[in-house]
Amino acid sequence: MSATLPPGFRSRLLEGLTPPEISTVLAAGRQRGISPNEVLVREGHPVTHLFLLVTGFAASYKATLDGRKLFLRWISPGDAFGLAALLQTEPPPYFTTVQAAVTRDSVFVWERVSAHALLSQVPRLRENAYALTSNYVITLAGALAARASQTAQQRLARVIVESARHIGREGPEGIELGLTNEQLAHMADVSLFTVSRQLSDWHSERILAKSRGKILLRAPKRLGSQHF
Amino acid sequence: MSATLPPGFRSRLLEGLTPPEISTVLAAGRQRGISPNEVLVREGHPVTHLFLLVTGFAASYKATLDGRKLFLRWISPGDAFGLAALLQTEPPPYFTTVQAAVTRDSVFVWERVSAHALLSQVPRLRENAYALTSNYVITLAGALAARASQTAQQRLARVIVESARHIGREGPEGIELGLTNEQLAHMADVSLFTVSRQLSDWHSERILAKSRGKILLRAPKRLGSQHF
DNA sequence: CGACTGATTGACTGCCCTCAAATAGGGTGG
DNA sequence: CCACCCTATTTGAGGGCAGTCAATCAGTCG
Repeated sequence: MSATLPPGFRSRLLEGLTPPEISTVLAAGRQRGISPNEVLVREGHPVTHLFLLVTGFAASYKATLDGRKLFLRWISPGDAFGLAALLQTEPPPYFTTVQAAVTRDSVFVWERVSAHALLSQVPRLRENAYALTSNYVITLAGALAARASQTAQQRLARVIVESARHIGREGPEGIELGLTNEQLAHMADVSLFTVSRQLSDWHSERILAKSRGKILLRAPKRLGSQHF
Repeated sequence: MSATLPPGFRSRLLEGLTPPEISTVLAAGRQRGISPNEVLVREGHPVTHLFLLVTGFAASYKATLDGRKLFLRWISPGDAFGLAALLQTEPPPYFTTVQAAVTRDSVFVWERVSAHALLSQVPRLRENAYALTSNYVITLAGALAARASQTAQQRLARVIVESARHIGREGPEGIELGLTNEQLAHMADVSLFTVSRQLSDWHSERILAKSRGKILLRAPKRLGSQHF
């Protein structure tokens, strides 16, 4: 009765592993559900687990010096986090907080020691983790550059497009997003009022429609062209 | 006639390696000088080499969407860059540009294949590279958070303090920094005029003294307390 | 039909950028 | 030693983006 993953499940962490290797990896961890809004890892706490999101969505945040929370990225099924658990020596603490979205998610979890023990049995795992981390560096550097040159409006556009990719549901009229203005404000690091005003503008340009806590993206293309 | 490193040389990339291991690693690469202002790696170009700065200083930049260059970090002796060369699969291109400072520097260089071949002979190297990359992620995330909450003044203060740590020379009156306003402006991502005005303020508060292309940091402590 | 939370709108403010113009070092050649 | 030039720096005026504050409106749920 080994743990299994959903059919069609793809993860860059497990990429290139043979079926027996995957079994070994899965056997070393356990799968568990997540309650809505559960905080999976908390910034500053010691790294105790490696996670792999199986279903649902989660968001990664970091606290700013002045106490706000800064959205870093969406975590989708197949994404791993807490990769520092794979480090040999005592790793630095988690540097972000990861919180599940409202949906009912599930994750695969490994204890730090178990995870680390896997590396010698499944060498490819280390390679994948390294590649993922490298990629993350690139993403963050890009975000930094973007932030340095983008206006509030452009950041907001980017956040909406990104979110559509990750948590959007295809609908008859366009892509539906279940996000409040406040959430968007946090994600784009923009004030609540700027979000409202900007969405109004886009609304009147027929790029999107909005209702309480929901956004219907009609013309993602036209939004995408805004962040340059 | 094996290559050697300066006495007292410390590098987080080579940390924990036995002397024979270090010899192996050094034998696989070669040391070379750098002409002032030489560009060592260029953003967007394919990753062909792994570098380890031996002496001197270099700076890492990234291009922003609107064509400016965004300072990311100082590279000091012992720091490695181009770590993506250690990845097994075809790595993504360099994501920053690294340019030497005006001083006459030297670096150790490994071809990508040679570097990668070292990993199986010296396993600790992979661990170190992973740790360094993880650390870089943390630094970048911190920079992102800092950027989201800091004023131009605070960013400038931070840049000066950081630079003092890396490229400052101890003098009788304080720490000397060979940086022009323009360089500071780039590094803090602030306008030239803001730099000038802010430095004037700090000058009159006796925190620092400035002359053409040079800054004398009298009270680093008081500057450091600015970035909160 | 309240009550509460989310969204809107307008007025005002402030940080920091842009632009223009003046000033000051510091080196060079005569 | 001095005149000159080139570059670094300074200073002021003006403006714009986006944030804060206050008050109102709208949607949903009990």
